Amino acid sequence: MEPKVEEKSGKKRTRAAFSHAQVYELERRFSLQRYLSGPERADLAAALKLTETQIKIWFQNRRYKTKRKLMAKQQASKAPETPARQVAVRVLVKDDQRQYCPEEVLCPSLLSLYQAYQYYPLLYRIPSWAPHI
Amino acid sequence: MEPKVEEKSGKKRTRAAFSHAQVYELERRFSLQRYLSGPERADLAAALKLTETQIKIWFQNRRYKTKRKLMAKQQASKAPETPARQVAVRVLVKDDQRQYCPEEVLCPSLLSLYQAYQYYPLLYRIPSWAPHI
DNA sequence: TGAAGTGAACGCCTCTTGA
DNA sequence: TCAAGAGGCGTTCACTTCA
Repeated sequence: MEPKVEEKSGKKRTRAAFSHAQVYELERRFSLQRYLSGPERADLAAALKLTETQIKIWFQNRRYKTKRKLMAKQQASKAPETPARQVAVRVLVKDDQRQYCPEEVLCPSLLSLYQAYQYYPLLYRIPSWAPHI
Repeated sequence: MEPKVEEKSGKKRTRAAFSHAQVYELERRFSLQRYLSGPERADLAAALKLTETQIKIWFQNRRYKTKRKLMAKQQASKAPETPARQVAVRVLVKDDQRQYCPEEVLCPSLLSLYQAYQYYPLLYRIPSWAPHI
């Protein structure tokens, strides 16, 4: 990506529907990897005649979509015995605070941790870890 | 804000130091209000000859800086009983494929994830973790 | 001169919107 | 419907300081 210094005055909002072929390729890539590195993104952008930003946003939206779907599913299956997760998170918070997450001192909730680390997909996996607190 | 559709080829990241006057005004405004509305931001941008994005980012960074300072202070006054440790990425990775991230099955190795994405500092901590597996 | 500090830029996540 | 807007969070890296 580049430094975006210029902002145009055109307050237009254009929704550029992607072509079938573009979406197909995007989906194919997404099925292989949920995240793209810079170079990968650049290549894909060139190949699909889209901007890197568009690629980035597409993957971002795609991840979010997947996640929401997943959450909805969980919600539906409603296992009411889910307490383990908070526990696991606590550990992360505790161990971590002096390094990366002192913020948690202020808001030691699962939600806040999730938000603070939202962009570490690895954390999504915490839930099934718990026993070792 | 505007759609940033154009991406140039210049892969440089430029840091545009703001002038004293600009920073002074930014700080003055910040002391009055930590957040700017859209119109306020637009006005300020025009007045300071900066882009709205620059204003937005400046305020964002300024808020975060304040917050970090606060957290550091809190941290300092805290009993240093917790030897911050690199957290259980291994376990996290290993366990959860079934609950939240079924698609992770397709994205198997830790290494590939690391290579694909250098933005997850948590991965750096893997080595020093070990105790509870 | 190189380690520490600074801060704009960047990417990610979340939620929302409008063509 | 879904790409894009917008704001928050945390990290990166170009650049400056200073011992």
